[in-house]
Amino acid sequence: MSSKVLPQPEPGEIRVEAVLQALGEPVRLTIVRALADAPDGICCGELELPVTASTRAHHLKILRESGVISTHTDGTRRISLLRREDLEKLYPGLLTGVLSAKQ
Amino acid sequence: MSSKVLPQPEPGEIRVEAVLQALGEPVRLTIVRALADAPDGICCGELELPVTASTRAHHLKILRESGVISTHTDGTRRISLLRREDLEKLYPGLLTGVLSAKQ
DNA sequence: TCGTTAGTTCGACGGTTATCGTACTACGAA
DNA sequence: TTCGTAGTACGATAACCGTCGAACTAACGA
Repeated sequence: MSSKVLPQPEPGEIRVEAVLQALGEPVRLTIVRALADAPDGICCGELELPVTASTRAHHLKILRESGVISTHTDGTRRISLLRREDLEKLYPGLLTGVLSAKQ
Repeated sequence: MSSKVLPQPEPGEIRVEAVLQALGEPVRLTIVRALADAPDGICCGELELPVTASTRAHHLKILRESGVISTHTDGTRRISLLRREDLEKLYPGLLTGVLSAKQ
């Protein structure tokens, strides 16, 4: 069995501009909202998104490299998680505020 | 004397994607941070920003039209204010979280 | 009225980014 | 080992965005 965590920034490396920019894109915000409802993470391939698989991979990379999500492998699949604690510690209230927006 | 409020979205018209996108740009975040320290608003022409006046006007327009700031005239000057209450009501914690980021 | 000051608007330019299709890699199952 | 599935990487394209200078507007003061 091989489960690897894909490269992601340490909390100290996370920049608020990058987080806001990552969250400010509609497709990515949709992904984040879905992850917020999945405490154990989800396989993002299962999400229904109005884009192709390659575009979805692109958005997931942006989210991961900005520090918003964490992704680890599970066989051929990738499980993604919201980095709630890290973000809450860095920017208390930010994520809650974003998620409280009526869609 | 003529003091007009420049056109801005009603609270119900504010979209969280637009707010996040507005906040995710370094120059605009600098402006927002400055406004956060000025409860009575400031004349943004006085801010030291690494851009020309026309670019500054562009960023202020983005911030205003996304619902982040409110601007009213005062003679030839424009006074801008953070829309703290509106944003706090719509997205509780968001602004606080953003502003708590160490620069 | 004339100039000065604060700010906006417009058009252009260049860099960034969202999107796609295709090719590729990695893992698991038959 | 071979095939199918999940996902990534790459290159191209089109749209978007930040930036600037120049021209314009509006208000105040001399």
